[in-house]
Parts: sequence; C-alpha cells; structure tokens
Amino acid sequence: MLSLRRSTLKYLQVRDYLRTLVLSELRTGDPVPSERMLCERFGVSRMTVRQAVDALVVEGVLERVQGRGTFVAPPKVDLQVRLASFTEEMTRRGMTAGVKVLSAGFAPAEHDIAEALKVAPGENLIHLHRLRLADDEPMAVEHTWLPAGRLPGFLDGAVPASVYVELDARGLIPDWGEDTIDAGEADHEEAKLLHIKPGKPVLRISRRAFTGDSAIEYSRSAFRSDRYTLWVPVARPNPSVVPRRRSVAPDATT
Amino acid sequence: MLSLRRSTLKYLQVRDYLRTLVLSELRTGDPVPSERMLCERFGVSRMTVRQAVDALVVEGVLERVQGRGTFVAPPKVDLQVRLASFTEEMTRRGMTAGVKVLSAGFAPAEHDIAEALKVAPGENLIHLHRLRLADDEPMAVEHTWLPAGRLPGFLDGAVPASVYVELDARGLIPDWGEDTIDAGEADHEEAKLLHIKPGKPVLRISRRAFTGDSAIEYSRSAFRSDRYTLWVPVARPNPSVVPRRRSVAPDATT
DNA sequence: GGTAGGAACTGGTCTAGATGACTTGACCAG
DNA sequence: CTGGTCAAGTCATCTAGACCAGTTCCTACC
Repeated sequence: MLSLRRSTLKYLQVRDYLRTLVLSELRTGDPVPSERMLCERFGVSRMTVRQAVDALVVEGVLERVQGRGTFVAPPKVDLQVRLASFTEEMTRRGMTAGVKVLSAGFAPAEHDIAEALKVAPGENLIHLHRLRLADDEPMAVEHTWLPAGRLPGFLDGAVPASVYVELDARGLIPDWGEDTIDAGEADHEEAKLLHIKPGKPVLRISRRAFTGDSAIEYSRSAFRSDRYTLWVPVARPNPSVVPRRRSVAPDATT
Repeated sequence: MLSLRRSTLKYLQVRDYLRTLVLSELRTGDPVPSERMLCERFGVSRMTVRQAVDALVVEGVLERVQGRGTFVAPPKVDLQVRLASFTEEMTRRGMTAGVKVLSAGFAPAEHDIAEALKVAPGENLIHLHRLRLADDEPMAVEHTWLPAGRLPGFLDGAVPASVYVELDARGLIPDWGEDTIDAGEADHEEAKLLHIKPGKPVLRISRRAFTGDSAIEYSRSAFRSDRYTLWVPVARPNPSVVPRRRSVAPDATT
C-alpha cells in the first residue's frame, strides 16, 4: 500500500552515486564511469543507467560526448537570475549589509500597490520603510508592502530583522518574482537619506515576489547609482529547448 | 557517411508531432494521446515514446500524471532572461524599432573595451554608434564594439541592418551574456540625441554577449528613463533541479 | 616514417516485452 | 445514497538484449 520507497528506485541510486562522485572526488572535465561499467557495478540495465545520467545531463552536471565518454561539466554561470534578499546580495558582494527601519506599521492598500499585490484596494497591508546600508553607508531607500492578512503577528514584538527570514518561518518563501527597473531622480527625502543631492540619478527597482500564485511582497527601492550596479546574466533559449510558449508578454509597457 | 538525418530519428518524430499538436490543436490541460496509443500510431516501442514525452516534460510543455495521462502544461512565465536584440525587444512591446547609424568604422580597442571583449588592447574592432528609435522617437544611444578579426567583411557594403542578423549569418549567434545596469545622467551629446535635458537620468546598460567561450559583442547603451523600463523575471532555484554545484546535499533523503 | 585499417572502446537509438502504482468508473451490497 | 470491490486504463520503472555512430589507439603494410 504505502510504498515508502525513497531511494529504492534504482536510477536514483545510480544518479545519487554519480552526484556524490562529482561533488567529492571528481573535477571539471574528469570522466565518470562509462554507462556499461555502471550497469555492471549496480547490476542494472543500460536504460536504467541512462535514465540516471540523463537526469544529471539535464541538470548541467554532466556532459556526454559520443565515442569518448561522459564528463563532469564545467560549473556554469547561473543564468537564472536569483531572487535574493538585500542581505544576501550585499554579502555576495563582500559588503556588510545593514538596515535602519524608518517606520513600520499598517496601512490600507493604495490602488497601485493593491494592483501589484493582487489584493483589493484598501486591504490592510504591512508597510515598512527602511534605509539599506552597505558597509555602514546608505545604499538604498526601500518601501515594502506585505498582505497583513497572510502574516498574522508579523509586527508583534520587535520589527523583524529580515522580511525573508520571517517569510521563511511561515513557509512563505517566494519562489518567483519580477523586477522592473528604471532610472529616476532622487527626490528630497531620498536625497537626504542617501546623502546625495536631489535630482541625482537613482536606480529604481520595483519587486513583486510570489509564493505560488499569490503575491507575498511588493517593494520599491531607490539605489544610489554611484554605489550600486545591477548585474544580470542573460541566456539564449536552449536551442534544443524550443519555441517560446504561447508568447506570454509580461511586461511593463512603459 | 554524412548522415544528413533530420527527423529520421523516431523519437524526434514523435516529439515534434506532439509539439505541433500542443501548439496547434490542444489547449492547457488537454490530454495528449496515451503512450501506448503513440506506440501504435508511430509503430515504435514504448521506450521510444517515453523518450519523446520526457523531452517535452523537461521543457515544461507537458505534464505527466500517473494513472491519468499526460497533459498540456500551463504556459509558464519564462524565468530565463532572454538575450534579445533591441528590435526583438521593441517588437515584443508592440513598438516599431528603428535605428539611425551615427557612425560605423574600425577603431583600436581601448583598455576597458578590450578587457570586456577579452582581446588585447589596440586590437582592431568594429565600432558602431547608433541611435535607437521606438515608434520613431529616440529611445537610446548605443555604442557597439565587435572583434573585427572574427567578422571579415562585416562593414563591406552597406552597414548591416542588424548586428544579430549578421552574426547569425556567420553562425556566431551569442548563446549567453551579461548585462550590467545602472543609472546615470545624460551627457550633452546623449541629451541632444535623445531629446532630453542634459543631466536627466538615463538607464545605462552594458552588455557582453558570448558565443561559446569568446566574447563577440560589447555594447553600452543609454536609455531614456521616461520611455524605457526594464522588466526582469526572477526565479528561486528550482528545488527539483539540484543543489548549487559543489555544495549542498541532493535531496530529501527522507 | 607514414598511413590505412581495424579492434575496442565510448555514447545514441531502439525493441519487445515485464511488473508495479495510481486513477477512474462501473458495479454491487448495505 | 454511501461505501467497497474490481477491472481497465494510465504512467513509472526496469530488463536484456540489438545495432549504429563517433573516438582512440595499435598494428600491419607500404
């Protein structure tokens, strides 16, 4: 009945064996055992071994070369843009992230915010206004809105150190999102907070983050353009991976 | 010898049949013919059909449900940022792309350009200076550099209408790249070309595009921030698709 | 020495079955 | 109407071979 097989599946055994091998002993370019060797070692058929290898090839861990063998693939630049928190992002750049909470409380959803979060206008939202610091210098001013209804007790006690940590604790870590990016001029408040002159250019990033189908966070940030450069890896669609699916034109028609 | 097989491979026939079916007749959620049906229809074995279906499942075109069948997957937002040309990008937004070539010629590589293209300083480069138009209004000013040595005859005759078309013709279509994005102030030349005031914010995008290991294009663009907003889909790493290379434990060992 | 050929390896494709697990719907008993 | 059983259909996994197509390397011949 219950079938509590976990790794009793043979191809998973082989796959995980190979993964471990790659992670521990082998280096980029090293060959992994041939498919027929693996058949013998695990006492399985060739098709089963191929299933295991296929999975790792799709993942980009291995590369096959006909007539030569299968090899550990070079670590690729991760072409998927990641949904990182400010703290993660600054850590990645070798800077120390800091934050100063300017205000935290509840607010009814304005029209544009409501639309972004896909909630009814006027719905109760958590609103955070924060100054982001990197190495103790102002980096960005950020407004964040979250649906209060889905986050009971969010503002009880101290203001959460990190929104993402708090979301994680509730199992609401976003799995996808979208950023819209443009350039703007710092207004007086932003300029004061960022220690720049009003009218100087700032990089404005609006982020919507989703957990499954529902928006869980909307934020608007203004980054000092003299300190912050966004880096975006870009991919061509994998040639073996086909036409664009029914177009889906998401965007910001300006 | 030459084996100019195109779709003589059986699983590709089945795969492409299914793909066509999905693109033309079926809609999201519709079932595709069962594996056994496909075996009969194409006169192939089950494994072959599975290979075809597997490919489409990996691509996200189909979804399998054990016991029920295989179905057309809902169209997903494409979380891979695409390396689109300006023309593609504007077309996607429903605007008409135009271009005005301000200058085209050869120039030795300056240090920073050389570094970006990974060539020796002073190496001969093709340099294009162009004004990008959208619906006949100035949208961006762009400088583009390409290694002249890899593109013989590139500037012979008329200036190419599109760099990407020209690269395509030589089999040098970039397969990946990276953008760096920040905000800046329009200088006098940019301001004049873009019909904005000097000092107004512009979105600066530097792009390096690679074909395989070698950089094939480097460009710097300044977009009018009042007309252009960049939209970037963002993903969390797919949980089913593996740990970051050389770190984490694979899966749910429980 | 150089080269043509071939053996022995690699992955790539394919067959014709087998068993198991899951879903659905029909049917029947309460 | 409810709940249980059962059969038929689906995908999931797997086997034990087959032949094809590249790569490598050694050998025998020129």
